[in-house]
Amino acid sequence: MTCTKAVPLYVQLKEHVLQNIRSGEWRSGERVPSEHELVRKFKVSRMTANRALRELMRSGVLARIAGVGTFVGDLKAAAHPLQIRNIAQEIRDRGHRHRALPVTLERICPDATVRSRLGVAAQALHVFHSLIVHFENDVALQVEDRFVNPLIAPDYLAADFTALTPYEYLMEVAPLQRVEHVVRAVQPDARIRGLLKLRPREPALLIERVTWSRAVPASFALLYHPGSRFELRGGFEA
Amino acid sequence: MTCTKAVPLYVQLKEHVLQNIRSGEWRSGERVPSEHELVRKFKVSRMTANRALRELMRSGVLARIAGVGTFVGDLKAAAHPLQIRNIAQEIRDRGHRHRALPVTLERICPDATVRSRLGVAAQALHVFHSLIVHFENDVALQVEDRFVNPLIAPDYLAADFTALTPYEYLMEVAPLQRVEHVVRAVQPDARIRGLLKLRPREPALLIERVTWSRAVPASFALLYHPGSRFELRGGFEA
DNA sequence: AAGTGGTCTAGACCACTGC
DNA sequence: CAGTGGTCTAGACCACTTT
Repeated sequence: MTCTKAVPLYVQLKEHVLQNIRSGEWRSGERVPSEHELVRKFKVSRMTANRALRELMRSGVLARIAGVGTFVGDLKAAAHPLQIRNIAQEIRDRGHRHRALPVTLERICPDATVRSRLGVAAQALHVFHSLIVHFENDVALQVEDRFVNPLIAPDYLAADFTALTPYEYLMEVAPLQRVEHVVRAVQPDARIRGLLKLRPREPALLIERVTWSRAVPASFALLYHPGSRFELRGGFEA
Repeated sequence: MTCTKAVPLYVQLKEHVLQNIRSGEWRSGERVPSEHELVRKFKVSRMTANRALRELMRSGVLARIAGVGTFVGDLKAAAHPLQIRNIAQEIRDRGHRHRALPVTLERICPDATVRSRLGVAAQALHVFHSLIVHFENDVALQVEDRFVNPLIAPDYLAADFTALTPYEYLMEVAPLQRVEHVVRAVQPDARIRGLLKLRPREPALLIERVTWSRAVPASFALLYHPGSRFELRGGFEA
């Protein structure tokens, strides 16, 4: 029994295939059920089965050959190349000291950009806004400019962000269901440059991240990192 | 022979939309015809129109809002780090023209950095080196500075990289088994800046990528992208 | 001949937005 | 309310590969 989700059938089919691949049941190069087999087994129309397999092919999970069949692709979809990280945990994992400096914690009227990212309608009067600098051994490593949907975290302004990162706080009050991020190289404005103590021409790595909870955007964050002291790592195994 | 392939209807619809965007007829943010309008105009079924618009949305060309309409998206170049797709395919999926300009193709003695990334011992006398500029509609989008293990691709220097990207070439000669990448924001040197036509203070997004084949590092690539025209997108669902 | 994927149709119901 | 996109069905024809 699912909680009033109404998950589309083709998504359920994709999940079924992914589960069998993740569990190791279907290995790389092996054949997966044909469209007709999925139709019989799950009582769906062929168009629905076709869409599920076609989208998994476009994602690189499956390979299809007309007249032959559908096969598990070379790269197992196990790893996320850009992982969701908690900056504080990241720093502590390196054996270093993390410190958070809250600069701003307020309720604001969102501009058009924030509204569109959070998917809040124009009648939404306010969202929460926090700006926090994260230090690794007293060297600034991240400026976290975050906007939070008050429907998801109504008590956000009362939290103590010297003890808990916004990420940790949000993970407690709302289950994380979906993440989208965009990574760019930018020259930030003077304020961010000052907080990060950037050298004159030093660029910043900007991660824009939207997290979703219960099918609703919960938070929109702009994460600025000094180009000379920060990198994102990722990888895949076949 | 010029393949007299029957172009699928949904591909024709995608081309029609892309043509109108390319020509400037439909600008960023403007509304495009609804599915029903396409059905009437082109005498196709709604599923066919739906597929065309849906795939263009997945490529980032269009943005759709249920109950409102379909709109031309931001034309910023985006890559999906989840799939290791090559730059040429990314560009073609956006309906744009890809062109590769090989600048350098040579055999070199690797320096310490390249040796360590490729895991070749000091006695390795040489590796292959290529430097290629990739253009999207004649605008430079990537400088690909690549070092290749000659044990994996002994005929690398003989390939025609105006017709095939190094990625595509390597995928043919060696099965991809593992990928590692590091993403950074940098101020590249004058040579790279010139090739990418970067503005004075514009930073670059650098992806360092090592690919492995048969438990051996096959290739080490430095991929430079203009900060103002390129972004990495990613995400996952729980 | 049987099975596969690639494409396409002509309907349908739903939730949502704007008027 | 009419319009939009999101999903789904139960058929269909085709080109192709394998047996």
